[in-house]
Amino acid sequence: VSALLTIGEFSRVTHLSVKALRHSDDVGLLQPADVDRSSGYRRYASAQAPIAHVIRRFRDLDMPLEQIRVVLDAPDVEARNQAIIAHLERMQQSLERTQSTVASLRALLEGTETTLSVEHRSVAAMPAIAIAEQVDWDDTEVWLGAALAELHGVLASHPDWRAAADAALYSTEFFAAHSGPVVAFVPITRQSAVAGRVQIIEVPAAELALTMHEGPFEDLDETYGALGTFVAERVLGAAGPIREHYLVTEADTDDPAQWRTEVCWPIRQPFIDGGGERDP
Amino acid sequence: VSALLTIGEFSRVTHLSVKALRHSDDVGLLQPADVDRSSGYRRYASAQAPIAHVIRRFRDLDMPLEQIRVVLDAPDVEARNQAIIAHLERMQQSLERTQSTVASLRALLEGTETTLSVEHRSVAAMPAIAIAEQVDWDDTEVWLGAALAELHGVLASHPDWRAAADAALYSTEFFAAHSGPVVAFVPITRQSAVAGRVQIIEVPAAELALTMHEGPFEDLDETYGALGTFVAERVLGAAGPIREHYLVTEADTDDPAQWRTEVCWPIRQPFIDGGGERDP
DNA sequence: TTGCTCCTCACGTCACGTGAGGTGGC
DNA sequence: TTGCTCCTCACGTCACGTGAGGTGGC
Repeated sequence: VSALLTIGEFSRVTHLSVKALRHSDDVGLLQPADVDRSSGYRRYASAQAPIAHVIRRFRDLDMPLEQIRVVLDAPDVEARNQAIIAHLERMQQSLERTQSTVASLRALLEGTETTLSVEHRSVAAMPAIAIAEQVDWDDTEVWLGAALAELHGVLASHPDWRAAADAALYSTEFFAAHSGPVVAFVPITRQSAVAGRVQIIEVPAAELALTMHEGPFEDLDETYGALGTFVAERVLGAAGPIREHYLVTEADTDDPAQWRTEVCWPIRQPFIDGGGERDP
Repeated sequence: VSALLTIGEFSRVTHLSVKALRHSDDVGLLQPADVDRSSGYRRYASAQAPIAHVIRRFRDLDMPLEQIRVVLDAPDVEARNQAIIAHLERMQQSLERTQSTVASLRALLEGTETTLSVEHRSVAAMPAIAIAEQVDWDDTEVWLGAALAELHGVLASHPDWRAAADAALYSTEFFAAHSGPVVAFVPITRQSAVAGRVQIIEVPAAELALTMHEGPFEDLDETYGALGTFVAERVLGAAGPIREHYLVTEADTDDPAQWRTEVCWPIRQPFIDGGGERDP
């Protein structure tokens, strides 16, 4: 015999606020067992309390209501557990990011001064196999990993067709709007059969100011800051995408401190190679 | 020689989006070195990049812009480090809550059936020293700890004046709106001198349905669910605040599984003591 | 019968994202 | 000169919280 409770009683039984309960009703996540036709009064069955307790815990974990609905509507225990595990994994990743951000922040505030060495490089146009897409900022690392893996698949049977390291072009729009065109590419020595997302492009010639980034991608902003400042102070800036060359990556070592990425800024004209001071 | 950059260039140098930079300008967190009178064009100094990098890391840690401003405006390194450490501690606590929420969620989904044993208790009015205030839901644990500590201070020199365990009254409004009157109190055997927030009250008489909650406060909703359902199914509900008696607390043991809290639901009339089935 | 509970709008929060519509600079 | 960049509104997002103004139930 499941009793009917007013919204106020149900809030005491579930520890959800009346406003939160009404909102869950509005979006269809947790609807009262009965609603009075004339007064609009909501009546909850006491048997609904366990569902509300589960909702409360997921909300404490910042799971969006929409996704809680997916979990609760899961057709079987397997699907439900899948959805829960997926959320817990995302939380775990966000936790790891948090920890490395804290480390990165500490380093930044301690302010070790580093010498920046910038090289000029004049690159000719080159053929490449490539995947070009609109990419959102927060998806970039995952997208790039998948795109490069797909390109590696094309070269799997002809490793000698590779002409240079993995690389990518990032449009100015991508930085300005945190969403925009990105091109992942691998330079090649000869034509190869391609299909699906993969296409053959010619990466345009460019004059580039280039420096080496040492460490995780998360800290790339500091290298961009140093290189961009170097270019701006010499009034060398030119239009065009920024290039990154992935020389040492996760595929080579698990220690992000060992990773090496060349960052290439488009410039108008050559300059005498040299060093500058990096800001603290 | 600090160069001036357009907002687009500055977004590449800082890895902050143009929209985010304009927002930081609007709220006064990071204002461009110069703004063109006629066109409104923002110009950032390259020397502002390191500040933007710090802002980006704090935002990655979900620090509110207002608090980032406090950190950046800190008059000295001491004050700045204080603010940073305070934020990291809050993050640490939120992390611990997350982990216990995950454990609690697992237990809930595994659904161990428990027998609920409910006792009837008729309590007479009793004098108590008390602190009564409007309390927000998320502040409750901290507020209660501080309030009870203050009450303990009053009894410090006369421990024999205590008549029963620490307790609190929670108004229905507190549950409905997640903010409302809460009374922390300690029953006493004789009058004592009080000052400040502490007052002497008479806790009213009541008929109560009572059960023991075993474990951390976070899981109180399940005990509330079982007890509230028990009361509702027997149509015993009465108006009035809910009482909690803190029998075994953090002061006694560090293991939250050992904590014991009596939860007391106001009812209209006595009933025969007995047990009910707790929902899975 | 009184006052407490419940109802539905309408608007605010926070840190931006998403257009619309228009101008400026190389 | 063209098109890319920049500008300012105005509105949307998400999960509610905060009133306002009014009705229902014990």
